[in-house]
Amino acid sequence: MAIERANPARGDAAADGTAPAVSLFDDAPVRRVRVLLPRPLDGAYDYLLPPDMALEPGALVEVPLGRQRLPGAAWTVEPGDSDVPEGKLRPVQRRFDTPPLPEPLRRFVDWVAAYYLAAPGAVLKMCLSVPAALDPPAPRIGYLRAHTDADALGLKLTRARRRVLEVLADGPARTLSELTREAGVSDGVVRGLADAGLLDRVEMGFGRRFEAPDPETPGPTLSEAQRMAADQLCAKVDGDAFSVTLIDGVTGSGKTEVYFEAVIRALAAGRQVLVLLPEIALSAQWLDRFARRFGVEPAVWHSELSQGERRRTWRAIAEGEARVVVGARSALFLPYPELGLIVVDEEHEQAFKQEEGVPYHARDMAVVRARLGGMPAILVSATPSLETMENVRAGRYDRVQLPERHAGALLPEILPIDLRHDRPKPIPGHGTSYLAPSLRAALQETLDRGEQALLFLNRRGYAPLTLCRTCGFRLQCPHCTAWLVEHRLLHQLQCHHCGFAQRPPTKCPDCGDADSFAACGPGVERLGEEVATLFPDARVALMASDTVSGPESAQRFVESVQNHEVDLLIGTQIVAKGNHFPALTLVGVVDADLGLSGGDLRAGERTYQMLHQVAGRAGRAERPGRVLLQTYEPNHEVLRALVDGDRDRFLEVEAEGRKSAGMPPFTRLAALVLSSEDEAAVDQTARALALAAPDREGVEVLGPAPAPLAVLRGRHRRRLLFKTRRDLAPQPILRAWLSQVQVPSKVRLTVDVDPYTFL
DNA sequence: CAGACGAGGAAA
DNA sequence: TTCCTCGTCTGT
Repeated sequence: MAIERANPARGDAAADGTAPAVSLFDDAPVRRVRVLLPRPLDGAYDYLLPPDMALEPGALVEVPLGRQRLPGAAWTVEPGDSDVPEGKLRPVQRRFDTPPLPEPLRRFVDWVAAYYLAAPGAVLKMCLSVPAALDPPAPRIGYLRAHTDADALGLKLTRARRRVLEVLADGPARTLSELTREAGVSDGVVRGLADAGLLDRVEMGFGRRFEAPDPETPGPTLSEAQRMAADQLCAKVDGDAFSVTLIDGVTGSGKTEVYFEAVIRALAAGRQVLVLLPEIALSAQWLDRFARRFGVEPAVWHSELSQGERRRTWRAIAEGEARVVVGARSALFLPYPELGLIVVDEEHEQAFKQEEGVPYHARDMAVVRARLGGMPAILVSATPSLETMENVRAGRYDRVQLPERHAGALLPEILPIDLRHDRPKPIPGHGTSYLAPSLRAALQETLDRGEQALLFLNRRGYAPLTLCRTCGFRLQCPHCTAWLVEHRLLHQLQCHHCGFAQRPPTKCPDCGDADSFAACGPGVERLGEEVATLFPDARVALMASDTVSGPESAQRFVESVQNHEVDLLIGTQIVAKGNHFPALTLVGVVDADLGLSGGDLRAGERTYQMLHQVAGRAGRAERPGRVLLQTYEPNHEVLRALVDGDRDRFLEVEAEGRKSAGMPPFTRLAALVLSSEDEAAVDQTARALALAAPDREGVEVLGPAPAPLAVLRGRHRRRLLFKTRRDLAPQPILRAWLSQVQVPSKVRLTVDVDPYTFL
């Protein structure tokens, strides 16, 4: 068959690029199609379009690559000039029946790739994350009672078989899993019955549909401020053009209700809506709220979906059946055919920054996606990022403000505890304490009144550092530049960067002394120990990412606090996210300075946002809350701003600092990280890069320097920081620079445009 | 000298 | 990314 000849990899005559003797299509000109593949290749690849196949841009097809078959998207149907010799081309295998990728999504893929210096195929991979969804789902098989009975077939029925028949005696067909669950039998029993002819197999359609919310659903009564904000957003939706609006309102001011109105408006106009949330905020509480407002559940998209759920959801979105999608950052790359509104809730959250693969910022890319699709974007936060505030100030984004806490709830009172004067005193028979006397007293009062308290410490485990008292040796990760963190409950030492874990040694690996280890500093577990000594009667719960696994257990945790089965909650930042604890009236922040030190550009901003959010846990019902911040630096801008409740002054000071330091959002950054197991090779490549660094007005290159985590997972890391003026596009400069340096294959170079983490 | 293993490169 | 080839190493 002629098509075989098209495969040069098999070593036929066309392989060397000399003209093939015959054209594959004798009397038709060869039709080429460019197909973008979900692989980090340089660009789209050319394929032959079979004469009987028609493709429009974005059509999803299956093509051969090497010996694999891959899905891909037709990127340009009529390529101008391509220098790939005709003999090299292989034909498109088939076209999927899925709708083509919408044009704005295709432009988005190219845009994201260009902005982050990534291969377009690597970005396409995020769109085609569920290849299985391209084929229609297999119809589900259901089981029905057949019109024969056991006697007629001369069969004897076991108890299990009889139970199955009883379950099916009335009502609809059941799937295998429903039937085995209801009858309490194994699947073998059901299959046996069907094979014996007592059950009929029938096709059951495609499972649960995604119901469209009814735009007429009556909403809650909004306050005047909420009404005005909602009207402004609805006007943007009606305008059907690109815009960005920040909803700026304190915790509890009803921001969600306000953007729900815009969601309704977009739905009524026949558009799809995407709501992006930081993964951790995709909680049962948010979904409940949505369900209460709209009467149906939204389509959800996050990393914990099962393969089947992803497949169903991807397809429902592509076919326009799912009207509202709420998802984590990756939901931005789904193929919405009729997208008309994007909401980014908690826009300041760092969780929107993707660090692996193509490192992108979902909030920024949401704005780009909205622009390419000509639709409004809504950013939502109580503590907007400096970037967003700068865009508001410059007039690029609009802002609506919701100053009041809804329904008269009071803002908590925030007070510093100056640890230099109000020192924690060792507890007799226990040892070191991390709670100042005034915080202890406040806890005691709160517990005495039968109310709940939260102790916040953003440090997992028992102690962040373990050292030998005899020789001073510190236990370090063998693969990273990081201390091992003791997790006493798990009887482990863990590296929080690579996941390395070991049993705590009994002797010092350096000096050999036995039982010489001392735990330094507090983690939540250690705090739990102290609290158990101080308040033996209190019911204490520890909430950290290693004591809660997955959304259900988080939900159980939240419920046990809400049902007042817990008096004192100790938690890391996992407690801060969107949970509502009505009886919680005291929040103690054990180390408000944590995170302020270190050279991170956004340390102050992040600490402010996190502490603000933790503070928002207190006194959300009718009881006023109190927040106590333990600190050695009560005069630090961040803490003063929290105590005074003066967010805007904080933002001003922070912006001023960034401006004078020449840092974003007033300049643009890109971080280049080189890593390799071979330290000499990284150093050499890093030097070569530095030597070729662009030398021009408005551009600055810092480094190379060992990255703050100089060794991670056994790889040595060097970092260069690239900085340009705001009005220069960094990408062409970066591309020109990088093209001059040969990076050996054992050295990996990652480019992070607009980096957030400086590790 | 077969099989294992890692580096480097091509895939249309 | 994946998978193939090729060179080098290892053990028989």
